[in-house]
Amino acid sequence: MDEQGPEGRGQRPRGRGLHDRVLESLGPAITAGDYPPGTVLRTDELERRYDVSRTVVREAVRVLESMHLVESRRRVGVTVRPTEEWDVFDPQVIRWRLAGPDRPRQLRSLTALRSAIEPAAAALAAEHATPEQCAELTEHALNMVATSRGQQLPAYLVHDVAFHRVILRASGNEMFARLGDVVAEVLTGRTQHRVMFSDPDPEAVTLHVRVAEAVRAGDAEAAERYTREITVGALRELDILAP
Amino acid sequence: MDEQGPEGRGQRPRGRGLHDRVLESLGPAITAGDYPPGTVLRTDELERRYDVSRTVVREAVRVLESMHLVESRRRVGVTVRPTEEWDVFDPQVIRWRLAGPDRPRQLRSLTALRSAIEPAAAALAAEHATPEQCAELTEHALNMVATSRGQQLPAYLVHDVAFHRVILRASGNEMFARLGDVVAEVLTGRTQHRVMFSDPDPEAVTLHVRVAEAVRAGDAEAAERYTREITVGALRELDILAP
DNA sequence: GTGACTTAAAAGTCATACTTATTTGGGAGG
DNA sequence: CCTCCCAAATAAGTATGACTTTTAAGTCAC
Repeated sequence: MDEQGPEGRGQRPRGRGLHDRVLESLGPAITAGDYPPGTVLRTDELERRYDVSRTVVREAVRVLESMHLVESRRRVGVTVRPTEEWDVFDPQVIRWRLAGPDRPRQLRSLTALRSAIEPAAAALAAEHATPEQCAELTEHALNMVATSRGQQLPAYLVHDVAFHRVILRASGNEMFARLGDVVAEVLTGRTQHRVMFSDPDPEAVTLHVRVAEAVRAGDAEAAERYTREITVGALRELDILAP
Repeated sequence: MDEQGPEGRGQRPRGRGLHDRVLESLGPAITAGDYPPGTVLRTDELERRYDVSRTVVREAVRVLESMHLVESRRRVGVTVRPTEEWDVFDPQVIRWRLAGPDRPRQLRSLTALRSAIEPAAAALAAEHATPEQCAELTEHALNMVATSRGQQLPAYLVHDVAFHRVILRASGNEMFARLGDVVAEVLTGRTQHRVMFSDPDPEAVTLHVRVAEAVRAGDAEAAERYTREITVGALRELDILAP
């Protein structure tokens, strides 16, 4: 096919590294189900397929193995593991699955997770938030109000995401804080399914203001309750909850 | 012994692989804070330190990088990343941190997480649990009752862990299900701090039975409420909640 | 001081040779 | 015919040296 001298590989599109290229191709393929659990991949086959050296393939496989997506055994090959064993909390796995055919299912799981976490995070935030965080919170809430009418969904979304990030961070729990990216993904993913010119639910907007107030007042119970109302709304949208 | 030809490395203790050995040494060291964020490690130094080849070091580093524990940059080296960027949901990272000096803090984070998740999981379980899962649940609950008195804490713990695993699995949410290991770790970790001959709180035992009943009856609201009472107790033990 | 050029350090990649574990199949013995 | 053990084949694991690429940092002219 492509000539380019007696030695050397095909031209490299150089991303951050060849192993990343392989990973960003294999990972999505596996999580998408292109290679069903039980499928065995041989490293030399992968070498040829991606036109890279042993080193590169091995490093990519090693990472996939650390995510429990595959298992590498001697004399057997690299086997795709059953879905239940995957590290579904790994941000990269989440990204891959959200980009694949599993997206709807994944969004449901994440929304359920979010609904469980955020009220608790809000309660903790009411007790631990710094004055700066309280200020950020009210600012984002007000901006949400301001952008909630008149086809300003993109701007609204920015503040919505920022609001929830602050709540999670202000909880003081490192694990809650790390879910900021997940929540952001869920929130943006939600708008992509709706029509862009439908303004957000006014009640939800009000609830955000209430949460900001409760956190500033140090009222954990109220912060938790209002946040729960927000997330219950999110669950309803996906029909996880009965209407 | 080192007779084995003029070349070759020192004797290998052969675990599942050299890269694993390196990983299981570097990972805990980093998460324990032996190499504070900003520290740079050079691969050739690591080669010498562990007496392994570049291949092996590179694979280990690649995995650490996928956990966001380190960042590898050309002309710089392998830099330890700030704590906030670590993948704190990675089971391996959790394991390492639980084994290190951070253990108490980690147990608090995990208990808070658990308290947020389990009530929601129980509510979902009440709606989705299969008859078999309901049976398992009541069986474990009854066994907990049976072993709750007379220094049978190890046996009690087995059923306690199993009970919570079933709840999480029965929720039908894959992400909740994956937290089974974490909950198991928290539960066992808790008993290691107590005296072994103190029997578990009778009220907690009763609550488990109630949860099992509620799930079988399909009463999501009750399952959630009783589970919350259990986890609130766990939070209190760690003084996360005011008494 | 500023900007362009050079240098060197360290990770990244490749090819190859070699080692080790493990499956599989076949043959000896029951 | 079945079992057990051994040998061969196979694919991953490891080591090593040569080379490439990126980039921080130093240097020199302006």
